[in-house]
Amino acid sequence: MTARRRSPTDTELAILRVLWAHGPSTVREVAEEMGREGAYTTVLKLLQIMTGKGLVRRDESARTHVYRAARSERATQRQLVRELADRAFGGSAARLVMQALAAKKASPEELAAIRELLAERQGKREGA
Amino acid sequence: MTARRRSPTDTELAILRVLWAHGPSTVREVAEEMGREGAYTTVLKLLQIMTGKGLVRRDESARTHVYRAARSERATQRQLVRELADRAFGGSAARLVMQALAAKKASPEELAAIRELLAERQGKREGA
DNA sequence: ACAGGCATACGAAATATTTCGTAAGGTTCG
DNA sequence: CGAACCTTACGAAATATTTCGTATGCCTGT
Repeated sequence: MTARRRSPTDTELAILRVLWAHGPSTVREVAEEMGREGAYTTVLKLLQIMTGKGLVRRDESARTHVYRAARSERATQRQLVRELADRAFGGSAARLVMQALAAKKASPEELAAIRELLAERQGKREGA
Repeated sequence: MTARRRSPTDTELAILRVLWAHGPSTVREVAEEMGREGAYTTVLKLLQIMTGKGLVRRDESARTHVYRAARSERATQRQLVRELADRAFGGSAARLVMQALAAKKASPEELAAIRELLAERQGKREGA
């Protein structure tokens, strides 16, 4: 039995966000970007742990190591959504979507984009 | 300064799901429903902690206490969605929605319901 | 009354996550 | 070279979460 894949924790996700936004980065860059320059070794330790968990990859060819996210932002987002759907919406992404639409305002442009996406999906099914 | 409101943990959410589905319940009922009858005192302890956190309310009028969720399923779902949007989607519920639609299949009926909801929302804004 | 069953309370271990201090060693520059 | 500075590594404390054992007492049936 393989260990169940756990999603990144809050702090890990905060680090991944920096790596996704900035591309491969050193410990110092990540710490600065997070506004935690005083906690340098904390960020270092977290990156080491994340390397062990396979959440990030490390380039050790230079003395100052460079880290990058192991999985894409999109793939991670999908995993998080799936997990939330399972944990709190009986596995139904559709119900999650409806709560999401209720929970936060979206701009008309965003709503239009969503409707378009839906039209495509629904069209595919009906047309098949 | 008030402590930041933390969302329920995994286990707490599992208990809340039982309470939402079954209504006010005793420890034994919750434990049975979760298939953890052998872990009776674990469930009890969790419910006690959750009472302390304000996640559940306890009716102590009978010897066997009865617990119920303090917040509605819907309100909790909204909070979880908002949190996920903030943690992983730059605060954008719309982007979360799009990933959700990509992450799990929805039935044509569900898709139709979502489109209807969207039409309402968009209509409201445009019509105002 | 008393035995057995069942309930709550709660301390403490087990586990997971986050933070920090310190050690060890490389690099740069005067 | 040697001082100042930078890096990684890593142990261990601090915190949070989950699990379990045990103490204590109420209630029921005989």
